[in-house]
Amino acid sequence: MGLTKTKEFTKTQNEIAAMAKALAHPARIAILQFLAKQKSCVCGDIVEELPLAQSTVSQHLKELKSVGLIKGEIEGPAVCYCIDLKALAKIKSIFGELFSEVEQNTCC
Amino acid sequence: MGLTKTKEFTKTQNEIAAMAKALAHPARIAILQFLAKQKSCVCGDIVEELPLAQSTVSQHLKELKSVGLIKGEIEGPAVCYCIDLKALAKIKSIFGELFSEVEQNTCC
DNA sequence: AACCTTTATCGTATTTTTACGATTAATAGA
DNA sequence: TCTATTAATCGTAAAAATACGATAAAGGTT
Repeated sequence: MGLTKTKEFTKTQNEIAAMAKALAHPARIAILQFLAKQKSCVCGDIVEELPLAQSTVSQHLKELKSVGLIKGEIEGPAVCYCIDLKALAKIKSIFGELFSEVEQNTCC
Repeated sequence: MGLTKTKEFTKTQNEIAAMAKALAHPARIAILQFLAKQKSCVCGDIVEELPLAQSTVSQHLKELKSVGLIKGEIEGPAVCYCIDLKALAKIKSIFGELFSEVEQNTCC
């Protein structure tokens, strides 16, 4: 993101931005959509689905995990990634709040 | 964003990611919130409100404009920036669709 | 134990983002 | 016209994001 003056903004503003950042790459959108529609959620299957190297997919998974959107469970040698529905609900409400706030547009 | 393999993903995935990227900085969230609650929407007032240099704010405004979230109208020597409610509605529906899609989580 | 499979991490190159000061452009007013 | 105000753009430095190959780690299997 380059240098960002995080401390100069409110907690909420930073939180919304962090959530948005997690969604700010097509590969991560693709991962979420794949996890939603697929019964399998093994990391290897995600790697096969995406046009990216294994290490790159792993990085994207890490970012989604960092905001809590997905969680990984170790299953033998593999890892099963799942969407965290609680985190999803939180994101939904955070964005919903922002959108309805912005909708009360009084200027112009 | 670094190098991104845009062409390898669907149009929708890229579109969602682009919208999210526009929201992926606290300064841009602050701008939207300011425009929502303030009667004034003159660029200079936004610059005063934010802890950033004028040129930096101008860059953030440009990014918000690039996804259509705001539009600028020249008023004499100043520019009045306003939220585009139509674009906002589109973003709302795009994110809403994604969230409800992801909510149908079948795995795990 | 030796080996294979699977995933995370490391190192690194490239590109993009963020930020600022300086300059330019455009409009209003004296 | 000259000047002041306002905002966009340019140039640039620093930091973060993206991507990949190589390596490490962790768990099964033979």
